[in-house]
Amino acid sequence: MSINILVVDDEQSIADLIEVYLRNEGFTIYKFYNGQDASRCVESEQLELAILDVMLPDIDGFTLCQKIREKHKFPVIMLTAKEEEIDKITGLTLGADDYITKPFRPLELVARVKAQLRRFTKYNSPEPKQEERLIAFSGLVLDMDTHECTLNEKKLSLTPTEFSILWVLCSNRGRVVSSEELFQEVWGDKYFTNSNNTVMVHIRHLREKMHDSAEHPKYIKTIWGVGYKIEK
Amino acid sequence: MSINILVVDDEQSIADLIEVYLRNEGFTIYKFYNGQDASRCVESEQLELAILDVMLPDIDGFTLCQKIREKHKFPVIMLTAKEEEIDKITGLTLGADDYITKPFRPLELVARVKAQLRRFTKYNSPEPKQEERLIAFSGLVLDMDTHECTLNEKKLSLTPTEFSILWVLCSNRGRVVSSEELFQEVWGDKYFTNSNNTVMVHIRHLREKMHDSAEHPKYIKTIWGVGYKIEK
DNA sequence: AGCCCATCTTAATAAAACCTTAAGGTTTTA
DNA sequence: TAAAACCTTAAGGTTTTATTAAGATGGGCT
Repeated sequence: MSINILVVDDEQSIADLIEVYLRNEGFTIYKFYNGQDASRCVESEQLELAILDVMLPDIDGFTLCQKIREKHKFPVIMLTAKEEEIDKITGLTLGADDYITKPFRPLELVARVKAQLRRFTKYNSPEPKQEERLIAFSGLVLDMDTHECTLNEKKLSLTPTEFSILWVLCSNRGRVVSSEELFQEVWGDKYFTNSNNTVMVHIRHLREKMHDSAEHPKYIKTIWGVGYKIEK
Repeated sequence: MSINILVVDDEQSIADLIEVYLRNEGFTIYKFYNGQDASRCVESEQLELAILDVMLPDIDGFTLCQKIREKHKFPVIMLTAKEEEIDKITGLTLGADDYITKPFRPLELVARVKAQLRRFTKYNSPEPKQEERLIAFSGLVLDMDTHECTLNEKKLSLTPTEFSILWVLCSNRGRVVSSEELFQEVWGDKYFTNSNNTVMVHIRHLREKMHDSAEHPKYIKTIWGVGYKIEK
């Protein structure tokens, strides 16, 4: 399924901003302007991460954070205005995993969210690798650990090969990847007999599952004579 | 190999303070009390990071920041007084990487500087500079990675051969390239059969896509008896 | 083991996109 | 004015990619 993130901030503009940016990365957002509603959401939904403002009209962020910690292990990121610096230590020791002061760059927030998700999923898998294990951008989410893929919050069931190909394309998003390169990356084979046809067939299947087409590609584009490409 | 940091603040005491602390960490500091001098420094020196005050007597920090972003990727940290908070978002979206309000604790500044440098070098270290993969000059942009070509912000869709020819012409811009040379570079063939006609046809197509003409060439000029040339 | 199922590969064919050729026209040079 | 160099055009050939379906593989299950 998709990756669910809770966002709580009484400043609507900020909550909305966060929502836009994270949704753009393909995450599913549960957004609330107060602690009560958020608290209810924590119990009803299966969450992967929470972003909490410290200052809330009803319940404050710390309390909410503690409440989450009683039952869940997913990462919590706290938001705070600069002036509240004093409380930093308190917040962190109360179980928050990261801490962002306002104002923040949206992209930095996105980066931190991904970092936490990475860290969290890594926690549950014994693989001690440093490389990226989660790719999320423009509605696409690829999770190396669970081998799951989500497109616009809808799960795609991909075969291993399909997943690998999409992974390679996505981790090189914005640049053309040739069939040869794809073949090497996915099959690890240098001596590929003339049958990069295989790659093509898998691309075809991928496009099908993504409701994409070769003529009017929304995701996987063909660059004639060069290779395939996914836009940033 | 020292790490060069630009510091700009019209309040001399602050600039000096920053200098002391950062120098103490082993950084090399380029310190200025106005935007003009700083601007000049950006062009002449190889910088790793910049700390800019928002309020400067001549050029303001945001403008300077933008100017840096046009040509450089190193991190920029903005300094501002509390009262100027309103502009925060503006400043952040204009490309700054971090934001510190005055008054600040020097050690926090040092920490942030290090954080930015870490982030920056981390992003840049895995990909060491290779050969040119992007050519951009006078309205023309050729990107080898995306295989895209843009002319005056309008995308041209070129075939592989056309792209190659234009690439060769552009990477030799300012100098005449003969058909033979073009043929060798693009086709990699030494024994090119009697007619460079093929090259000519491709040039023709290129000119067409560039809305160029042989009679009044804006881009690809014919140097009679020698070859083709693109102006710098 | 033997069968089923999902997946992968191969192969054959179709459809694009692209490249080359050649023929005739135009401009430049001597 | 003729020869040489260049330009234009379009048809036919080639290469690359897409599609499809059938055969191969291999793991899981009875």
